[in-house]
Amino acid sequence: MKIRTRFAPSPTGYMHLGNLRTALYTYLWARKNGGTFILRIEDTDQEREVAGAVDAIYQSLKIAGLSHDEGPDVGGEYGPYVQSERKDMYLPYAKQLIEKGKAYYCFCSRERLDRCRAEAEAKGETFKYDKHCLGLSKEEIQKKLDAGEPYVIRQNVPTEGKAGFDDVIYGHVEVDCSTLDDNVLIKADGLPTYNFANVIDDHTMGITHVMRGNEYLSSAPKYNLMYEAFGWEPPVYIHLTPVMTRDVQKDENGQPVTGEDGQPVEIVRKLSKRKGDPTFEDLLSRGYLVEAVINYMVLLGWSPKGEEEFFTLDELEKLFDLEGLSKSPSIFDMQKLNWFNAEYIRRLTPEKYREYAGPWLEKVLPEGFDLGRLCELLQGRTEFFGQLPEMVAFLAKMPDFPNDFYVNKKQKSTVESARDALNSVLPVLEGIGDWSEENLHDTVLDFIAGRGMKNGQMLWPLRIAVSGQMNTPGGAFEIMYLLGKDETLSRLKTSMERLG
RNA sequence: GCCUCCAUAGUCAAGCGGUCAAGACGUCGCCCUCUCACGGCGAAGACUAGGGUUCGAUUCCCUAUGGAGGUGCCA
Repeated sequence: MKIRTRFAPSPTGYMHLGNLRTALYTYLWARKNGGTFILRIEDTDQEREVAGAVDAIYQSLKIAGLSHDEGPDVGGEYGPYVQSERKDMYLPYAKQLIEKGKAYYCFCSRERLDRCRAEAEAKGETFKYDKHCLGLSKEEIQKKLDAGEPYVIRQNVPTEGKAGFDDVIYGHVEVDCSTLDDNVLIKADGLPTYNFANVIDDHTMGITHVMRGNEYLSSAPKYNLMYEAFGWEPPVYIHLTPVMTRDVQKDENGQPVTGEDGQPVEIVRKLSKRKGDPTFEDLLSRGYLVEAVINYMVLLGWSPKGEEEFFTLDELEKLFDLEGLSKSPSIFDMQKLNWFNAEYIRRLTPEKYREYAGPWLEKVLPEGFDLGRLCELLQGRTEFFGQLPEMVAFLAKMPDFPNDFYVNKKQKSTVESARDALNSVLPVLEGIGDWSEENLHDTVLDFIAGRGMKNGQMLWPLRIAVSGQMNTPGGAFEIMYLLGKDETLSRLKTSMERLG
């Protein structure tokens, strides 16, 4: 049997990382088996429509390299692939269910439902629809229908017995039907709910493996009841854990909640754009590499067989398996992503690095810098490109700095020794004609050797004096070279004046 | 509250009845070094608790605890 998987996001306008990971796993499983990867847009909630959101999904999938074989934009034999365009397909199926006694019309008003919900809550019970409309006679129903009364169609879940399903990761999951509510299948606006649409669409699109977030774990038994009612074979279910983050708990006003000990209450919650967590797009715009993000995300919730942890998409398409999928939620770790990204950046060719870094550097540096050399210095120190402007800001403008920067015990540098060192080296630098890095290096080292100094005693203060920073991407020679002779000497003199 | 699922270091995780309980990120120390970073070497750090089952439990079962998800005419 040919495997068909689907990624079915609702169009929110961005791709959050949990979704990206779901898409990735779904894609990989299809590719691994030579199957078909389908994109379906779940847009049945008209109140939540976001303009341009569907295009954003195409974009993100494309950038991520997860190409779909069927979908709204590429077509396919099982279309349409947008749920709102399949609007008319659902009602007939719902009517089939009604004929089988597995669903029924419901004319209850929202007010009545709200009231029931409130009552249940007051009694500390879980709200369940009371099947009020199940008792309506055929004639009553027809009368209301003819009169144009608004209605929904509800699933008729048995009041006793068990319902369950099998999941590749979780095994057999079973619940008492008595705990299940009669969900709405068709809404008053005629559109299906997710609860119904996923069943109809997955079946009619021939989906063999359903991979989705595990927020559906508790409703899956109800879906299986429908598959049974239709006499359809349910798909293989693979419920994926959510991607979490650690945060402090906030109240309605966004203020941190403190516990009895006065400390902020730590919670683990799902990654959420609204709460400030990065989306896939955010990461890219901060200068993360697609490959690195993919590599990190695939390992968050899945582990390969061997020890290797660097993978290209191509490799993953062969390697990915279901056994490695994890059962418990995993926390998104920015530090490890940073490490992956830095690692991928280091492996870039110098040309590629320059291509990525260029725009970030040009934003803050005036013309005339040797960007090629600068990039060489930066490549091994870049975690993500967005940090570059800050890293090189000192090259564009000399920062203010306190004189105690000169003090370094290990280099045997003090304010006094720094003053001496700088005074002595200034004429040497002034006399240099060939301001190349190599010549700077040789000349100054010769001079240091001649004076019998320790390298650090000269080089430490020199680097501070021209950079104004304790830490710099590169040493004194590299920085002086990059700044050029005029700027170096001018910075040096200013720093010396401040040293007195 | 009720229902479902989950539980190995700060994080990702291997393990699937007998292991000195992998590996990676992070942390710390040392080396390299004019700083940072890279690189090299090394260290600390975990089976939530209590009961069973078993010759033997991290591994199987139960209970508790903790966490997550569900409890929408959202998906």
